[in-house]
Amino acid sequence: MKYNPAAFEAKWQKRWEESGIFRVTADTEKAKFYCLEMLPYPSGNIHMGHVRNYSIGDAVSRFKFMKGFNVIHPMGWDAFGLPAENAAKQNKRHPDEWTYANIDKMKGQLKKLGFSYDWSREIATCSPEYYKWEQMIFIKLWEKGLAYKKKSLVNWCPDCETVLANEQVEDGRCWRCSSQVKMKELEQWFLKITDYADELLDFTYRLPGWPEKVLVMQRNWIGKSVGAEVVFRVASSDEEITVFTTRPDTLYGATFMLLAPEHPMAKTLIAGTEYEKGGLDFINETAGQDKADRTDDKKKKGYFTGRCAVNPVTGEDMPIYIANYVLMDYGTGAVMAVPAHDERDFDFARVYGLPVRAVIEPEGGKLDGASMTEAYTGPGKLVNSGELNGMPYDEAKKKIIEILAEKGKARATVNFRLRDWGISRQRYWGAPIPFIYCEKCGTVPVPEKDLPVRLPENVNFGVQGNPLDGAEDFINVKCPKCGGPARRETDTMDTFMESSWYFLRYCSPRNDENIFDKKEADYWMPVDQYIGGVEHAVMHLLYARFYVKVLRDMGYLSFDEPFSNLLTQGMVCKETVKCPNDGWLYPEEVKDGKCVKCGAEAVKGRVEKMSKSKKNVVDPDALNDRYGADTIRLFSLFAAPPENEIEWSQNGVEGCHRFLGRVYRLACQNINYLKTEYPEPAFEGETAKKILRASHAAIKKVTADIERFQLNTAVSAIMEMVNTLYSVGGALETENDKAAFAWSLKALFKLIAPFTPHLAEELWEKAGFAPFVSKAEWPSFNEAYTVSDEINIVVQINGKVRSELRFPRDVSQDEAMEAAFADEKVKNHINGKTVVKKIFVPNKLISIVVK
RNA sequence: GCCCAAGUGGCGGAAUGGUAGACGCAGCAGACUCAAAAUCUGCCGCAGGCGACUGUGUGGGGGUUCGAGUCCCCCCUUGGGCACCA
Repeated sequence: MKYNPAAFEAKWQKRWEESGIFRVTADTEKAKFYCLEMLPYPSGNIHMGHVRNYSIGDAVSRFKFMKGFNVIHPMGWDAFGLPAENAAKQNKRHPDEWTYANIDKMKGQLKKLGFSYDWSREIATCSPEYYKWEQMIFIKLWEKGLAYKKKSLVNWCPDCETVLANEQVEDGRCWRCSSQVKMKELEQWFLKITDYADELLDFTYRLPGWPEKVLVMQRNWIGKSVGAEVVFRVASSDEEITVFTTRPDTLYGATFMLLAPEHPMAKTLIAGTEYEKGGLDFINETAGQDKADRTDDKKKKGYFTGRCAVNPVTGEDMPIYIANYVLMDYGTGAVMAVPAHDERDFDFARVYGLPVRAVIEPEGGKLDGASMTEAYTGPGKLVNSGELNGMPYDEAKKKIIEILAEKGKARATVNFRLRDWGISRQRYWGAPIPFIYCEKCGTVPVPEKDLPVRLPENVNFGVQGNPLDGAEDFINVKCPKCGGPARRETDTMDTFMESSWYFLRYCSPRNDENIFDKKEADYWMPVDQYIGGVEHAVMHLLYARFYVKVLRDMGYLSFDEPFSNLLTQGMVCKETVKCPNDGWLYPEEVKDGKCVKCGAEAVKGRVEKMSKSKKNVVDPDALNDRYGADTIRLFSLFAAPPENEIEWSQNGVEGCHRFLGRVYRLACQNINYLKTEYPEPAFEGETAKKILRASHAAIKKVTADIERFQLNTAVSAIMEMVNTLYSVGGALETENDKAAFAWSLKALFKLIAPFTPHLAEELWEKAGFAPFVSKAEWPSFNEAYTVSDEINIVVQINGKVRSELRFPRDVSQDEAMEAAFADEKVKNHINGKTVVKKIFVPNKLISIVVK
């Protein structure tokens, strides 16, 4: 009777697969539920983060399935990307071969965990049948003007030899390899995500099923600022400079102007003057720096151009400076500086001795530009502002735009921090961008009948940069328009392109007529529950939302947002150990607290996300061999709420294993009760009542807890139920007791099915029930059984618990009060004092206030 | 600097404004055993007391309330995000 999962887990995995119970088809008669976990990159091995992610998804999916939903639960592979190409360069293995071998291996690992995927819907994003549709959509985007090419300064990673999106630059370093990112000018393909900035932002207020922190991150990323563009004339010239400002109300306080070093006017203004040489030096020094260096330097630096702009309301001259902290890619690259009311401008003014004039005064305060020690950025009324004096600042914002707009010198406008999405990658292992360059016809899309543009197989990977650049057979083509000689685009697409729509492809993964079947997508989409790591809060989730909106506007889809509910699961962490000489250590490299290599004292590091480089990983496969799939799954659900970090605990895993052994023994010891036909148990007799109360309460709590993703407390509710069944197990006297026990055991098998499905199936079979428990109906509970006949009422005196009394349920206020005041302990605490107030909470407590 | 979370036993964590610490881990004791492992049962915030019990306790300080881990204000700490964004 020993719990030995190795004896049956594989059996159930095979039976689920052979019976095809998790294969689904659209059925408009049935309510659907789309449960999706973020698709993995086929690195070669699953890690504990995957296990946790998919265990959460599987519990939800199996629960909904038992609840009667038509559940779609697909899995696939985000198969393009850099590691495959690096493997090709290092090990002379083709990326294709490397990738599919990894997929094979990882698929085997996932299957050994018993997840309820519909494998018939599996996709790999690197297959031509998949990326064909991406290419088709890309051409449509180009036709609609949403995909375009431009020469631009791009973030360039010298090690990966590729362009990075802003989102892929972390602290000025490549998100993949951590090399210092440089700026480089290149012709690149972009998607106009900025056209959708407003809508993407608006909908962050219409996604109640998303965690607030993710929505906030997206809002920050989009970064909408409402303000105005104001045109300034350059003194003694016809030139004009337009600035963007969010504070047009402070225009009277604008005492100088700043230009980004890259601003075209910067060079124009100094051309042929004594400021030219110094100015050019300054521009080269600053503009050449990559963003990281420039933003590292907190010191504001500027260079006077020798020229002035004219303040359109005061008519005063404003010296124009080139400033390092002004960025060309935000706003217009030119700033009207209001030192009195902007911290950065204030610092700059103090360094260069420029005038500070306060134009907004807070209520009850007076500001003096000459003596201010910091900028005032709060609300207030206008001063030193001519006709606008005394006006509240928010009103003045509109008024000043109106006044200048009449003269054509200003307009209200909005600016976004969000940039267009650069999708060109100088890489082999990605979806080819389906365009051809012809000298006569220019940029020509590949005709739809010629799609997909397949990656050529025979290329030389032993080169620096993009292997496709050397693939002459691939590059040299005839122009589809004129038939003349032409060259193929060799850039491939950012891999975020594939993950922006894979959830749509799952709806009809083998469709060869179109990107997906609209009917199928209309039935299955949107995703009801999306689960994945919070590290995708901005990039992936924003791109996918954008993509869906674009497809909607092309008529492919009839909804706005892809993911109704989002759960961001926490990381799986473990303690690290470091040696002062040899760096991170594996646990087996430490003996008696010392490093086995050099004998130095090993230092316990912080608890950090499991990673190979920090040598604190735990291999799911090894755990599976030792404890079985159910134990790993249970631990990753029970150790903490899904959003929290899990700190790895070997003892915790063993505790879970022990619990499953307990369930196994409980079932085996009492299996005969299940093989007997009992009538429906009656809620009578002390033992039967105790059993039924425990099981119905557990059903109630587990059901509610899964719905609200409190999987850890759902598991503990099952543990409580098991504890109760153990406590009465030996004392079943009446037939009704036995009936109640049998009923409860059967319910228990169902309750554990979403969490530990193998064990549930095994016990279900042992009891002689028809397969599968996975398909069985989720148990329901009787509310009346979940409450007890007798209750404790707590007596508080002046807010402190002083006594506890036992009553029949629903005891009346009068009766309870009488008993309370007769209670010895209560009497002692009231003793001689006056009762001021009495409060009665039915079935809970009595609160007495005395003086 | 700005924005968002979160601070509860030795640990992971529970608690619709109503008995703080469910469940698990670790620990302690007992049963079974020649013995050990496994298993089962019990105890387990801190301080004082043989004890019934008393005091105290959810980062700190105020407040609302008969009653606050939970609501409000201020502060501290930690984690996450953004950062010369005009």
